[in-house]
Amino acid sequence: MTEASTSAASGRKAPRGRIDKRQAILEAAFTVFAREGYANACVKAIAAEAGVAKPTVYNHLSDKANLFRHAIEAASETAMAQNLAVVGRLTAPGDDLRAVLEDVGDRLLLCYSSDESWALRRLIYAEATRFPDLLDIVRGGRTNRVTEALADRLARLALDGRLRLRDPAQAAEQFIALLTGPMEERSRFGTEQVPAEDQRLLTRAAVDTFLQAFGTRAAEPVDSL
Amino acid sequence: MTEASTSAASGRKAPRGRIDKRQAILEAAFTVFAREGYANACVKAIAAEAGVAKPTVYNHLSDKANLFRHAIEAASETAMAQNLAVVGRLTAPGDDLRAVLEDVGDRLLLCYSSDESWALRRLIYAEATRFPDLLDIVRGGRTNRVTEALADRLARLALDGRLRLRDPAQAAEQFIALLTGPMEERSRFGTEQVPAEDQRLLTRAAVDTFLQAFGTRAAEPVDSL
Amino acid sequence: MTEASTSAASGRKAPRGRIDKRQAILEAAFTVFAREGYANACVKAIAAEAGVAKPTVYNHLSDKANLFRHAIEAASETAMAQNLAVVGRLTAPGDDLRAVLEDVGDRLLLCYSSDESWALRRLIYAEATRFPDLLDIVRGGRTNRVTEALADRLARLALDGRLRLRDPAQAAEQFIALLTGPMEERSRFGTEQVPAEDQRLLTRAAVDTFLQAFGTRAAEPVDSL
Amino acid sequence: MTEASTSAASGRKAPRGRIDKRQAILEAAFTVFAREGYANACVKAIAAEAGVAKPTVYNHLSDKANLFRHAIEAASETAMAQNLAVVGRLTAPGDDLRAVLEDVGDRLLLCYSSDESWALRRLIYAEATRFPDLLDIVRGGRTNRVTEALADRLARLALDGRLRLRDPAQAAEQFIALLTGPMEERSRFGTEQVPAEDQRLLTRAAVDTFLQAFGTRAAEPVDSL
DNA sequence: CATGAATGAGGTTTCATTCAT
DNA sequence: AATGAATGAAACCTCATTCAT
Repeated sequence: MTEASTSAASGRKAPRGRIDKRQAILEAAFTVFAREGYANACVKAIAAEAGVAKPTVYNHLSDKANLFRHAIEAASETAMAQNLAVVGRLTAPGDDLRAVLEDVGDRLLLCYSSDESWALRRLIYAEATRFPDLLDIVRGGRTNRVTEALADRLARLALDGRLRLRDPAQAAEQFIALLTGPMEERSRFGTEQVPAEDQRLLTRAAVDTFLQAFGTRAAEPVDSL
Repeated sequence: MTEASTSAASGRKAPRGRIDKRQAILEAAFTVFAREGYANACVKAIAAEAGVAKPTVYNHLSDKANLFRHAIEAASETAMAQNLAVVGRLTAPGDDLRAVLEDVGDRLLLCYSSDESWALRRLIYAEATRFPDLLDIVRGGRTNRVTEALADRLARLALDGRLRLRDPAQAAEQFIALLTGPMEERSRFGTEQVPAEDQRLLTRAAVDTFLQAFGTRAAEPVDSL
Repeated sequence: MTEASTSAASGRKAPRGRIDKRQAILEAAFTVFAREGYANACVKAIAAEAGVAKPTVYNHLSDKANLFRHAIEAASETAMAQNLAVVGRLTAPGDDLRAVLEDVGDRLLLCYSSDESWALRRLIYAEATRFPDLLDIVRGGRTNRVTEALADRLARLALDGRLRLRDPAQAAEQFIALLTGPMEERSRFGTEQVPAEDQRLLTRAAVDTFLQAFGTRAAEPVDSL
Repeated sequence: MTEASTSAASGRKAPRGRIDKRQAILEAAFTVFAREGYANACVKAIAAEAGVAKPTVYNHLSDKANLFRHAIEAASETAMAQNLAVVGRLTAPGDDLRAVLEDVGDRLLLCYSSDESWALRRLIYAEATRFPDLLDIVRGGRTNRVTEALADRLARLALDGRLRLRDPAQAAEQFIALLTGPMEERSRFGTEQVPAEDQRLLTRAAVDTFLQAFGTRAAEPVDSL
């Protein structure tokens, strides 16, 4: 709605201030919502965190609900971009499919277990019934964009004969489930840090299982049992 | 854990009513917390739902926080019992391991996707940072009792040569992850009902993958690829 | 609507407190609304005036709007009762109709120009568009009860041959108009006190005109012209 | 509604635009104040209605209070001019005094019951205590200019022997009271429209009574009683 | 023990008003 | 002269919690 061009072309800085302030408010909002939860967070605290007066918050984002929505949206976009970038790495594996999967798995898990990511999950879970539209925003559409992207890559690997699977979407879902499911318990819902070493092991286990289910050659876990 | 003894000693009428009332309050509390979230729920609404006066709630459970804790605890116990009962069915598979796994999977998924179960998950997620002790209560200890029980069963199956796995706990984690992970998206965080048919398919897919990874004979998916 | 009997019969004073508090709140509300106007008045001030805490006001009368309505209603009832009592005096005039009319006129004007009455008028006027139902409450129904009562009395006087009029309702309206109309200017909308002497003169003038229009014998203004 | 004329008519830019803008603001202010009441009206809405920015309003009229005063003043002048014009018609009645009085009465009632006039009355009533000086502004001085003008005309009619009255000011007051008093109830304080036919009847009744009280010949209501 | 009534604290939101441009 | 943006103050209302009954 605003004009990024104005400030880009001319050197004027008026709109910059506007944009910066809105950005600051959204970031502050996410911080506070993440810390306190939606209902507990108070706009006053958000304003303070953003370094502006309360009415300024209401000027930029009409409602507490709206503020929440936009803060979630902004945070989601960042997270989504990171996830998609990671999935983008799953490509043309020279030779070592397992290594590539582990690389991608590790990085996905890293994204997944960042504080922001957990905060996002907690907020979405908490407010799923009161903000049902947020689900689509966070997932990037009616279907999870990350899963979709992953499914695309898996499909190509299947075409190349590197994987053996009928339903790439399902395989993608399962890969992510194997990867992230166990983290929920380990991190106590993101409440405690999981040592990097443990995360690595979880990834390896997930990739093991995934490859045993969908891999074409049993080149892997040499030492399995 | 509660004072069953009190009523046992004295014979008259009172304590039954006491216990019933406490029970009613806890159930009402869970209902309201599930509907509104912790911060949004107000004690007045809980008292109304339970059909008692507000101070009565405070008489039985000192705090809003305490009320929450106990309501969650009660709901957890019910859910836990159901889950454990289901896992208990995974035993001495006459011959068809796949069938038994699917049966258990279907039932677990059914528990998992009940309204109460989702409400519980949402509340736990939402308040994980503010009520960290609830995690242990819900999980039944520092380690998830359901996963543990499942691991026990898987271990015995491995001993019987029906499964090929090194780490039963990990396999149990992964089985549950394969089963429940995809449900999160499908049900939109428990917000929408997933058709029974789809749930069946998810179970089948999970069991497929699980057996391909950990099964000993390829008795299954005849039509796979 | 409330139980006056409870407190009357038994000596218990519980309900008394309730009633007294509600009454106190309504009176305080009228005082503050009269002083500040509806929009300007703040519930905090009303609570302070009533000597209770703010939530107590909300406990007894749910809304600011509701509070307003009931405060106006209570004040109206008082005023209405006084007016009707005055009109009730206009009866069976032994011989001096003029004297009786002047007596009634003086007393009506006295009611009309009390502080409460003016406050009521100002509030009704001010909020007529936002609280259209208040008009009926204040007037005592779709038609003004005071005018009606007056019309009844005038009709009987007409039947007795003491007045000559076709439409008693119209005559009543006009009597009141002649009486109160000029007061609006004189008192500057109730803002300033009109000397009792002047009020007397206004009444006399109104009765003069009324009797010249509707009187049967010209017993009156001997010195007219 | 906006100022197409500004730049078109006058050649350069300055004074025309200023005046027009001020005028637009005052009109917008009256519109909004009339709709919302003084305390409820917000300057933002007025600015929007006038099509200018909020600070512009403050540039032209320093305060909300000042804005109110000037808006009321402007509206009053219009209304006053209309009223005076109507009273001006009450002159040198060729022969039919009743017809002239009815004509004037009808027209006065028409002015009196216009939306603007009622809005003005409501605002004056509502804010009489907080803006006592407005009373003089609206009335056109310490004494009501319309009543005065009417009194002048009545005095001349009395001199001409067409009316029989001692105190023209009082007669004027009473004429207006008879005319407008009943309208208050009928229109529910200007809240509902009174049919033109009914207004006509009210005028006739007022003139009847007035002439019976102050007329010299009983030429009128042939059918009276 | 259960309850009606009361309250202190705090939350969201709006508004009149002022800078800096 | 006109405006977009910002703010201090304050209003309505709700809630968790406690007395007296």
